[in-house]
Amino acid sequence: MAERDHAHQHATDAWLPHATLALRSAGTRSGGARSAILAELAAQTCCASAQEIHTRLRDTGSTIGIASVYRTLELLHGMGLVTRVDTGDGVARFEPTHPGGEHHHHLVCTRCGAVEAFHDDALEEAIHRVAERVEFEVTGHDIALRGICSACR
Amino acid sequence: MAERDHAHQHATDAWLPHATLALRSAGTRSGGARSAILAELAAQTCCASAQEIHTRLRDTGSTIGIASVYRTLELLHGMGLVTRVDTGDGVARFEPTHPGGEHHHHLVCTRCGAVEAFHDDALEEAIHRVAERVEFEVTGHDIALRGICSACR
DNA sequence: TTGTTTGCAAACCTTTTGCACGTTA
DNA sequence: TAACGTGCAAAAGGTTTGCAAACAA
Repeated sequence: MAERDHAHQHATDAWLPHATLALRSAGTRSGGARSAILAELAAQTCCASAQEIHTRLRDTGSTIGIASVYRTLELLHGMGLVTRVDTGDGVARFEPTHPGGEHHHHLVCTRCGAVEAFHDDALEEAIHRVAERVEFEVTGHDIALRGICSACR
Repeated sequence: MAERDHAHQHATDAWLPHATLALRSAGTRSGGARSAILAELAAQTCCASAQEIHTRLRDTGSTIGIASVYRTLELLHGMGLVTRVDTGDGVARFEPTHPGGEHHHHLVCTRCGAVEAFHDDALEEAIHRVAERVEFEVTGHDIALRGICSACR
């Protein structure tokens, strides 16, 4: 599911400038830590935890603090620029929210914790119908399928 | 009482004896704390956190420890007797897994944190189709719709 | 009796916050 | 220069674990 259609690839590439512009419009300043975190997020294919992002940045020689990672993720989440994903292990993971509205959901391996992405139009349609009939004003949704990944079987 | 309501009520009522039997079959012993937690879970209409269950039990005069709540939930979760629900606030919530396979999903208010349940057959069908086409051996799924509840609007 | 369960307290881990310093516009 | 951003360290939750006493079978 890594290589999808061209449109998806394009949207992936578009996230970094999109997020950068949104932050600038919101009147925030661009420091070194935040830029590095944004770049790291843009490079992800799926979700990552704050600790994972921090470790990856440290491994490349950065002296970035973990607090900056959390603060940046909180800022981005508040602006809807990243999506929070709960895989059931008590750790929050985040991934870029693509501007076109296209998104994916997750397959979580209950044995090894691996996370894989999938997309399904029929599922989105079903969700859309539910959203229309409930009392809530629905703004988003999260779906996780749990099971055993092919490597663990 | 309508037939449909009766059937649903029956499944709800069936959880406590079902879980009790499953635990006995697994060779566990039944202490006072665990029984109380089971009863509390059986009485829930939707999901509750360990802390909420603990507080409720303490409020009725019990001297139960929070560790027993966590240990019981872990045990039940490992046996598939409770389902873990992540509402996005970093707190794990649990609810009884009904033996018949019937289950619901959640509407989470992003403003006040309220959680409401819903069920949708078309959605289940869409999930089922996805489960058949992916590489994972899917054993379960979680769906959360986020939005603003009627009280917050 | 014998191994399980329990309550307490301490430990753990993720996440948040206070603060002084550095940096951006 | 005036805010804002950042790193560090401490604090704040939620959750897990060590342990000795209580308990079920």
